Amino acid sequence: MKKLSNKQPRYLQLAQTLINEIEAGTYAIGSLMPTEHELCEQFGASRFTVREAIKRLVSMDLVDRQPGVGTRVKAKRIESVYHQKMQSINDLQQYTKDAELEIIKKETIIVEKKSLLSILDAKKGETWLHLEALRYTIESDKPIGFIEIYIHPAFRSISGLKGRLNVPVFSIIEDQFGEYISEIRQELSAIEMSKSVAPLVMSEAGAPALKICRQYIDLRNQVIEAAISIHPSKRFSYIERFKRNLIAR
Amino acid sequence: MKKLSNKQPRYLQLAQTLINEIEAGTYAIGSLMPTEHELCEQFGASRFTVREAIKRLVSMDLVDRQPGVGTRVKAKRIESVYHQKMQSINDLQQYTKDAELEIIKKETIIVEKKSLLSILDAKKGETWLHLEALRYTIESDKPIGFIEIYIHPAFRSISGLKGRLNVPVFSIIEDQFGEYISEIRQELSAIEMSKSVAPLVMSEAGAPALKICRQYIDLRNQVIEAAISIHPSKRFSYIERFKRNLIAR
DNA sequence: AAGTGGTCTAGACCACAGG
DNA sequence: CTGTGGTCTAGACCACTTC
Repeated sequence: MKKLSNKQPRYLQLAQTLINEIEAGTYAIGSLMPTEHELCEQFGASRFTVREAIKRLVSMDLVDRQPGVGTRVKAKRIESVYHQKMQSINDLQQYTKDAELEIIKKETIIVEKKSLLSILDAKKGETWLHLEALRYTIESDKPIGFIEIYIHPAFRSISGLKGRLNVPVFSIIEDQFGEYISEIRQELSAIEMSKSVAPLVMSEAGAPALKICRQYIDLRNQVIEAAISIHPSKRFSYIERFKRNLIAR
Repeated sequence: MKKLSNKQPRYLQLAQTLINEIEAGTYAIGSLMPTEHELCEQFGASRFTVREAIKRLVSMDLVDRQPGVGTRVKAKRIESVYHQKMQSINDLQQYTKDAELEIIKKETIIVEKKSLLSILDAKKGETWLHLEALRYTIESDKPIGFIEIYIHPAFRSISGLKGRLNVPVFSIIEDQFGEYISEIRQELSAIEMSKSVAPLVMSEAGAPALKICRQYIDLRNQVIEAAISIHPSKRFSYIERFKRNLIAR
């Protein structure tokens, strides 16, 4: 019973069989697959083997499982799942180890502007902490970016935000308040350097710049920090890698 | 023996214990952790439970496992692992379903320019297929981007690249040649719209634009396709979400 | 009450790394 | 050769959903 086939473990063969069946439409989308017990019987395998196989389907987003209910087919085809992994949070702000954030302004503001309200997911009149900062690296004398940071009212008493920092602001929030960031959203776009920002980063108004707008979101799905950074075109680029999720392992 | 604590399953408690110990330096980086058998004894748990716990450490990149050797500590602190998942490949080129690629030029070229050689990871003199295309969406009458695509000599006989496409070029390569993309690298930066590209996308030279340079890499680590796209500033932005890898489940 | 998936036990055999 | 992690079995109890 062990070596029906070459080298692949039993649960991978079984996973592939189930994938094929789902693709072939044996189990309709939205319907329940056979239960673990049934699969054990059908394939003459133990529950361990069957569960290892189904785990693969789950990680490929082909099925959903629910205790007391069963295994429901979500999708028919294997959607290619690439993923990007960051070795550390600093990868996000790629100017890594040798980069520093210099705070140049710190104040509380009452948010009113519509565009800001939507970024912060806030209601008119909330009082957020607002920082302005410049990002420096060791190599370059000019700053590589100008950054505006907004911090949720609940954390506006945060301390330690002054002078030069070499840790991300949101990790300071995590440390001081025991908050936990569960998600980051970001949007990258090209803009013209504005008149007000240009002199701060020693660039010229109208020159192209990369704008990155980030939202830091906690477990309760609240924006607890947002950052808008503006990078002169030749001083900064954003690099990332995606690896495809292979079925084996 | 079952309910020593509240609700968390035993393997998660055990995982947390091991994480704490690694952080505290109980097991030095590079050294071997106790074997599964030892951990079973230490914690009075079965191998299943111990293995489930260690799986968590592996997925957090804290340890490496090697059959016949053991479990080796890789890192001391929990490097925050965020990851971005794409439901489909089309997420990468976010102009999803309703976007089309119009091929406007197709030719073979001999690569010579240094900048191109490094993007393609090619040697001087190789003959690649070169495409020029425009990206359209339904909503906008103007194109949202101009794209140059380079395809590795091995696949330059590819067919079907003409007119308007609504599938990514690299998936056509995968289909026709049985190749498999395992990794995608991309770099985003802001540039000035050049004189040659501006009229193609109905924009103006000197205006800010988002440049995305992508490399599609196969299992043997070869670049099999590269694409450079240029998007006028207000017509396109690049959005992504990262979720933190939580320990529980 | 019956059945589901989630957790857990106590065994087993295997391929492989190391002395 | 011994010991490791990888795979696999045949059981078990639980919380939960569904009827």
